[in-house]
Amino acid sequence: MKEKILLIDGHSMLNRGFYGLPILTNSKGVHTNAVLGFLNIMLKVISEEEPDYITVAFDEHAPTFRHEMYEAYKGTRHAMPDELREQVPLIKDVLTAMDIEIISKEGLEADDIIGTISRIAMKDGKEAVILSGDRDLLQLATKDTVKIRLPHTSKGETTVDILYADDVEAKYGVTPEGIIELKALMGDSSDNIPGVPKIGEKTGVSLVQQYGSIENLREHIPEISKKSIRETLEQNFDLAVLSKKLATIDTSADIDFSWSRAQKGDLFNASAYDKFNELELKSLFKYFDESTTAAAAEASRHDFEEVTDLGEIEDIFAEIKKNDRAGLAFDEDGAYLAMASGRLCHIRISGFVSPMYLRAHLESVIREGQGHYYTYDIKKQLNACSIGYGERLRDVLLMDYLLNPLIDDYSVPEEASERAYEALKKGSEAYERLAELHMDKLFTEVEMPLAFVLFEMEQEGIRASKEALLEISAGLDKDIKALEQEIYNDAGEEFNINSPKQLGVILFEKLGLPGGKKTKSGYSTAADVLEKLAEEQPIVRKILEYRSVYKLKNTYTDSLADYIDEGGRIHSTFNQTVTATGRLSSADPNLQNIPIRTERGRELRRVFIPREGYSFTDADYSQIELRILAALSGDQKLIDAFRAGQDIHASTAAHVFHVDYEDVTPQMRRNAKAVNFGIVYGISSFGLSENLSISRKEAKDYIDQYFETFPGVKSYLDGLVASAKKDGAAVTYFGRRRPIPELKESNFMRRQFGERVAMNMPVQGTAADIMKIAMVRVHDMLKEKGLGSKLILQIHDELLIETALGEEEAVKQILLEGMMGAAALAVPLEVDVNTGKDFYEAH
DNA sequence: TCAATCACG
DNA sequence: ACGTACGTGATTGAG
Repeated sequence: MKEKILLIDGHSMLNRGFYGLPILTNSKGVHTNAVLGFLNIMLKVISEEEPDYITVAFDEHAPTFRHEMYEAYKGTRHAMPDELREQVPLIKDVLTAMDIEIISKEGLEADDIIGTISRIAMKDGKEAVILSGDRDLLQLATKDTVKIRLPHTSKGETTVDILYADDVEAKYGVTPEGIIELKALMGDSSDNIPGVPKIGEKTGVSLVQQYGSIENLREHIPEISKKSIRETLEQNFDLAVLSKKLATIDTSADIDFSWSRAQKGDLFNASAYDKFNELELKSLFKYFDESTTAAAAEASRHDFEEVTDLGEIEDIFAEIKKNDRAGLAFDEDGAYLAMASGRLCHIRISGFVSPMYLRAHLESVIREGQGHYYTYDIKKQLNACSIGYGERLRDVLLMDYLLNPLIDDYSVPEEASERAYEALKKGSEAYERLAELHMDKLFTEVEMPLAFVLFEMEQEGIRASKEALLEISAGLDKDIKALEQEIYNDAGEEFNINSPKQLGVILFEKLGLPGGKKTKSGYSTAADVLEKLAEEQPIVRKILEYRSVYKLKNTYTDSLADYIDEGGRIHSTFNQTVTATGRLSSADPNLQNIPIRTERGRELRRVFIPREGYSFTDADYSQIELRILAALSGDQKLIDAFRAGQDIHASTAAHVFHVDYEDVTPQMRRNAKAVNFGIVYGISSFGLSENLSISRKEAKDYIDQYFETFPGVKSYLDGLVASAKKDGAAVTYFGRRRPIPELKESNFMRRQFGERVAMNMPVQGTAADIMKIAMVRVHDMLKEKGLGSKLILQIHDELLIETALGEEEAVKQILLEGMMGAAALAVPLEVDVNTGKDFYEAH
């Protein structure tokens, strides 16, 4: 069998990876989507082709001869997005680590390098496989020694087509040589080849089929029957000649190629592993065999000295307090200390070194130590050893989150020893960066103490009645079964109502309802679509009812019952590093989305009850986001409306629709409310029109009216977009940042999204900041006053406290003071407080 | 694992 | 011409 070389068009594949995958950054904020896309396709082709040699060709950054000709002609130059540009050196590093030959040469394009090597391969009796996303390369295909592999995505799946000369002809209607002629005529915008105006693929192919080369075509122009084609060829033939020069790949370029350097080596070696690890390309680890990964893990493990002597332990704690920084970690077995001095110690829990002993010493370190003590995900470690908050403590996970809240997985080391080591290693640099971005205060005064508050809330949990839940569940189950039968009856057959696909077929095909078509994979059966059909069709109303009851049972009653522990309580997790805006999130179970909007759902709140001897006190901010909008924009009319204590939606309606406040109708108020939401979400006339089921024009009129009424809001929002574009990030009043890479993208829709985010994040994020500040204040006040009442839930603008009987008034005052006093803005923060014997009553 | 749906702010 | 409201998490069906 002949030997085989794989030739890869570097920039083309990087480009493909970049636009094929969503923007992806690792925990350091480095973009890696193009690198990952490149590697995925390359590895797929390598496993299919099993080449003996591999070479990747890159264009040089300096303008090449062929492009110069065209750019001189057109006076333009294609800009590469920064997110892609920064990945060019990365992929080169990765390829080098994988021992893959890279060739580039000034004045040459990757095409020319590939073309030349493919011909060297033919001469030396070897096969060549060319991998590129660029159809230009098709001209290099031969009958059986040079084939082109062209990646191709359809229906979300990437396949890599195989094209020999015959396949090119079958697929494109012209031979590989004809591809050059075709490009000369039709051009290629992605490759900056102009072509002849008015000649597209169809005309081009038929001309090439009929006349072969453009030189031959030139002789026969007068024979062409179609007048417009004849004329454009006559007038623009110089373009065809230029285009042909641009499209022709040089197959005898002067390059430095050697078979021995191109030889494929061990792609998945230790240095490749290190490189993947550095870039956090974890999905590629599967290619490495265990010995490589084990060796890498071993190399990064550090020797922590086991300390057992009590006197020595005391010395170590004295020493760490004098260190200017150290990493701390602890688990059920004990504590790991990584000191800046280089000393690594493990103190195991045993005998006199009890959990209590350890806790006291660790607390003393983070409160009285002279340095700064870095941890990695402190909240999780508190489960093993519940130390209290200390001011000298800095958590690296929380810092990483503030530095880039968009990351999905912050790759916290698994092992405690590694956590201590990594925390020390990364901690001070992360803090410096935080200070540069003016988030040190937000971090130290809000996020750090909040982690301890959240831990306590999680520990505390909320009491729920299993009996009540099961009783509700049984009732719901009865309804589900009944609705199910009625629906089958109406439909004339049994089907899975929960399958949008099957439901779509029943409603829009079998019953022939007017289907608004939506979604990628067929009809939309979303509630807003069905709602419009429900008037006429009883089955639709029943389906909506079925869905809501089904959801209530499966998502709420049944699953919540499973979360109740032996103590009768549910312990949710409050995530502090998940949202892009700075909000918390709640999971396992999510207690931030317990039903309230429908009465039947709301009833479910009765199962959440305080423990014996306690009641619930609930407090929520009134219109906090709109107040923030008023305060930050400085719009006088909006500020005045709040200061006057008016119903803000009604007041907005009065201004926008030019009626007296007293004359605002419910319909007007509803519309104004939707406009207010729209403003906070980053207004678009389309979004508003969808929401209100009105025309785009009407929606636009509302928005125009709004901005005319509140010009301060308009200029504030414009300013937010402008500054986000300048800084690449949106920022809250308290300095929290959200990078918005979408603002720099070329895709219009994504950029538009970026602008909406730029308008929304500072408002939603400032509200989140204020609530976090309030939580720390409320928590501390409860503690200071020595009360037995405990904060147990946060639902974005709402706090729930389990209040000891007799402490109701004190708790109410603490909530009011803690929440209203969390920030002093140009608009007062208003808080509503309620008490009740269950969650339903309290809110 | 992803898309669709729907619960909340 | 593009094809949209901001932020979450859980469940389900289907590949």
